[in-house]
Amino acid sequence: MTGMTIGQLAKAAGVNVETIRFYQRIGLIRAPTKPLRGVRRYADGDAARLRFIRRAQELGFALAEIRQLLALENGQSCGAARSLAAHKLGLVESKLTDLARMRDALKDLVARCDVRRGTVACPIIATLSGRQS
Amino acid sequence: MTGMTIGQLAKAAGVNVETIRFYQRIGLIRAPTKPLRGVRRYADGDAARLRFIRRAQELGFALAEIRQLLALENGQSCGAARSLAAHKLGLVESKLTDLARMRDALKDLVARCDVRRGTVACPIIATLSGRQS
DNA sequence: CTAAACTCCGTACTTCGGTACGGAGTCAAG
DNA sequence: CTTGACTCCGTACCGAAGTACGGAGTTTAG
Repeated sequence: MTGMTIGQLAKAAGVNVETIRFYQRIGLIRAPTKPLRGVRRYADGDAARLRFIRRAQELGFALAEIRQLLALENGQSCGAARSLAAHKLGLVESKLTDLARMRDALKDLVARCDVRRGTVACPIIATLSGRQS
Repeated sequence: MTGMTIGQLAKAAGVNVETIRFYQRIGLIRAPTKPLRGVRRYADGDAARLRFIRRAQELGFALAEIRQLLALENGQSCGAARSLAAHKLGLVESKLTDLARMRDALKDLVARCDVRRGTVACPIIATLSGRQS
């Protein structure tokens, strides 16, 4: 048989079988048409898509936003694609700024720990408590 | 009266009053002791803490992880602090890598849109579908 | 050919992160 | 000293993102 079964796909992508079925139900990924007698088969691209979804979730994107990001993958009309991409780009850049600040605070804390014994405090709140959203 | 009421704090931090009460219930933020006759009062630091929580959430941290990050704020024994910080630092750095890739893909898409009319596809999945977690 | 493992599908349940509500107490302006 | 807004607290409810389950069909190893 060509392609993976759903169980193999789940293993390849590091997710639960039920999760794949859930994503199919909400239309986040397509379900390959099932032969009248047999089971669905999946391609490597499907595993890549699932891995993308997991990583994007870890970056704080909700499934609804990930759905939009995935829409950029399939060719779109330039106008719509450009404005969506530009918007997401703004989000991503502000997350990058925040994460970089957090990284610096954590790095600094680790460095101070390496020098001094006893106790340390990390002014980590200060890195991310600015008034803008 | 010195300090804000819960409603003022909510406004200052850009969150719902109910959210503050929820965070208090789960011990994510402390509730100032209530005078037997009167209402609780909050300081500016509480608003900063709440803003930190919101931003950290947007970066994909769960409340349980944020609780740990906040623990670094209050001086801790160096050993515990160092190992927690080092661990979070690893997480943060891998998120930074992924986000930077995503930023590049989105930037590229926007640029291609500006040149070419018609339709475009963005190989965004490729940026984040590597096999490691 | 059969038994174990896997797929399919629907429905129900769970966890996380809140929101909503309602009654009683408190505070502040007129 | 009342009236309207706000606080307090408990309990109930909500949407998002899964997870569990169970019965019927399918596949595959022995």
